Amino acid sequence: MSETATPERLLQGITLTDPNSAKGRLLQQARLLFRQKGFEKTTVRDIAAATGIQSGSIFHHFANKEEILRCVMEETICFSLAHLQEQLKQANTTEAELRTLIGCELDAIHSRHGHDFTILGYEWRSLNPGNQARVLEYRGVYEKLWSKSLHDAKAKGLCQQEGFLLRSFIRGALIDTINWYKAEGELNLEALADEVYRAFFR
Amino acid sequence: MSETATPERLLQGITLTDPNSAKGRLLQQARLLFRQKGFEKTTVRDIAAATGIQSGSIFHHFANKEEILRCVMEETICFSLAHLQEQLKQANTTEAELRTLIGCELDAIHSRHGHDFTILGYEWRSLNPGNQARVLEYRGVYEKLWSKSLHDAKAKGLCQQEGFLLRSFIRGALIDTINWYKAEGELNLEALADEVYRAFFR
DNA sequence: ACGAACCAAGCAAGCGCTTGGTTTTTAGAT
DNA sequence: ATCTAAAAACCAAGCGCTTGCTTGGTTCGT
Repeated sequence: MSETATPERLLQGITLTDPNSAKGRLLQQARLLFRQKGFEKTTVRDIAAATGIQSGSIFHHFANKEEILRCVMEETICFSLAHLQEQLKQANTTEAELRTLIGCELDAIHSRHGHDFTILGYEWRSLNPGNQARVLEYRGVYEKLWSKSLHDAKAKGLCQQEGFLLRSFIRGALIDTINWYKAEGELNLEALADEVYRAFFR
Repeated sequence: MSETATPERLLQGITLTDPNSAKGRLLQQARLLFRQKGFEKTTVRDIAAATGIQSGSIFHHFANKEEILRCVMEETICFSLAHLQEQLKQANTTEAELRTLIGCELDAIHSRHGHDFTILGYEWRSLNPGNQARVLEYRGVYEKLWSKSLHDAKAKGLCQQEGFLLRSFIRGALIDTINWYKAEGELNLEALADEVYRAFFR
């Protein structure tokens, strides 16, 4: 992961860490634990036990605990970005693009495809500045897709505000759904995406 | 605090822990540290050093570290709630009420009056269920003020969605400002509140 | 046979919290 | 006002435990 996935390469469709490899399994378990308990409260012993190896063996694959978090974050963005780009191909109006952007972000936040955007927000503080910068690189590519569509939306009169501000509001509204939205209720994720669209556009 | 501030008493104007007392100073320093580094990464030794006492002496005032967090959270809600109720007295239209709700919440999030709403979101996981329930009681009073105004707003046609959903979106948009809004920029907090209002109403 | 993957054991540091004793503050009786 | 004794506040030291991570040696795949 750390060596293979740059923003540029990602755009060419390079895949993530093999989930059958030891490293891939570690990352998967780490991701689940980070979401459940948070990075700080998850110990390397927790991750090792969930994967079925000794805690010390982790450091054959990762230099330190923080690197695990960074890899989880990078995989999360890369996966979500690739998925979003795929979905956007089928959207041929600005309205459809916006709806796709919202829907995909909700999918990512609620880990519909395994990965979980929430970690990106919650555990940011646990990354040192160098690692923050690395992850930000990936986020930049992702955010460009939003700003393009939001620019079009304003030109079309679908919203009043400029892109950055509106994007910030929408991101907050979406991320925070993790704190209240329950999949068991009458509102499914698609309907929620519709409601978000309705709150911010037209 | 733990004994004196119930939601009911709060509504009668009971004040917070004396900031000149040892307990009050501890809570103040704890609050600052929790915001800077997060609850998990803040040690009781950090709090003690910032207050100017020995780490062991903390436990004369609090049963354990988690109780410090609970008190900080309760004080934050109580203070913000009292301030909001004060400001709402001067709002005599639904529009003004909404603008006041938004403005006060932004003040709370960006700790304009010392307290900091963000802790309530970020550190929720560090509270055991019992303490979560206690803090939720306070939050319930606060949220009622929102739901009343949002109900009126829908009746007036200022928004399309029902209260709970819209409140959730707005809360997310507001909370997330902590991750991008910088006071040094050209946009001050009042202007930001105006923009939030514009994004969600009319 | 050679490197990658892993184990068993444990180290050094830091953690929340306890303990036994000392100082400071408070309050009632004179 | 002054004395006195209880209560509150605090300190110095450190216990027991967990943490991230290291080390030296073993197993496994090719």
